[in-house]
Amino acid sequence: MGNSIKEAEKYCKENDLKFTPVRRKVLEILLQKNKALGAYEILDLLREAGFKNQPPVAYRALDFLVKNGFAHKIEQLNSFVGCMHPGKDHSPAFMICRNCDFVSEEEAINPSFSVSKIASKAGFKVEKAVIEARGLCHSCASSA
Amino acid sequence: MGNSIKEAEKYCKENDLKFTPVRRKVLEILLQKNKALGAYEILDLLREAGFKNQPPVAYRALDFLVKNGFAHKIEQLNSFVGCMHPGKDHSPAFMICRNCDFVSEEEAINPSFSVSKIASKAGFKVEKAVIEARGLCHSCASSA
DNA sequence: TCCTCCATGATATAACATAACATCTAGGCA
DNA sequence: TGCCTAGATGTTATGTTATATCATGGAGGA
Ligand SMILES: [Zn+2]
Ligand SMILES: [Zn+2]
Ligand SMILES: [Zn+2]
Ligand SMILES: [Zn+2]
Repeated sequence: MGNSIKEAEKYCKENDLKFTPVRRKVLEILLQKNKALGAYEILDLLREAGFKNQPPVAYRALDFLVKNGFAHKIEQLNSFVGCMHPGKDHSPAFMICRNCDFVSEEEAINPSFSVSKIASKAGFKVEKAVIEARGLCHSCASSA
Repeated sequence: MGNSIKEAEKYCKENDLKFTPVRRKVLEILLQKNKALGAYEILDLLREAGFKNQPPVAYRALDFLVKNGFAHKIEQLNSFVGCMHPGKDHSPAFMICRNCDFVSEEEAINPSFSVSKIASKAGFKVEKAVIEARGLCHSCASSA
């Protein structure tokens, strides 16, 4: 967790990317909350931390984090999570609990073998795959 | 295509659902355009066809169509497509071309295959899976 | 020094979606 | 027939998510 920040810092240094205060803060927020957050929720937390709070502040930082693999967008929720496997070139699959809103990031083993298999039939060249499952997490399923 | 309308009609009759003019028209629009359309684009087309054009008109019809499996929402695009495999209880996977915006719906063979395999490791009970690939369609990949 | 690149500040607005309440209409049933 | 009910539609307003645009600032190279 504190580790992911370190990883991001290292990666940025090695790749000439600027890990600026606001970008760092947004990543810290995402990792610390450990759940999906909307851009405007993040914005509120930035304000509390003394940063400016116009929408572009959050969206720019999020763009940076997503683009460089430090965070992901959850399309079904229009919200964002910190990456749980930073540094790796990976192909995530998300499990979103409809009861407690917890989001877990799993590795879509074999760069989405499922998806490319379907795609190849259609002659489609996949560049990125969004895989998001909705349902019940282990804990909520047990107590149901 | 005209077939999908017939299928919807039949399904609604059998299940006591009202396939009203506006619902039918929205489905016709989606099937005819054969690409992902935003709710407000649909709204414009409804207006042209003489329907009311406040946002709820489109969203209500889309809710109905999605809920009953006649259409799908493409989360990455905040837009909607007519279903290509109506009537079947199916688990779709979408291929979205970043060049020409064409969206094709494929069958995610073996619903439990890809996603639930990942999910089971995490103790997650999948109820619905969103699978959307971005990349290049056959035609755009060829001419690149 | 001064130039360039990119990040940030700031304002405005676009795009997507729903809440809430009124009205209408078809179908069940006294 | 006349009432009642449920669901569909009409209508107004507003909430939520995201981007365009132009101005300003600051680090680093020529
Ligand atoms: Zn990740
Ligand atoms: Zn849960
Ligand atoms: Zn379908
Ligand atoms: Zn294409």
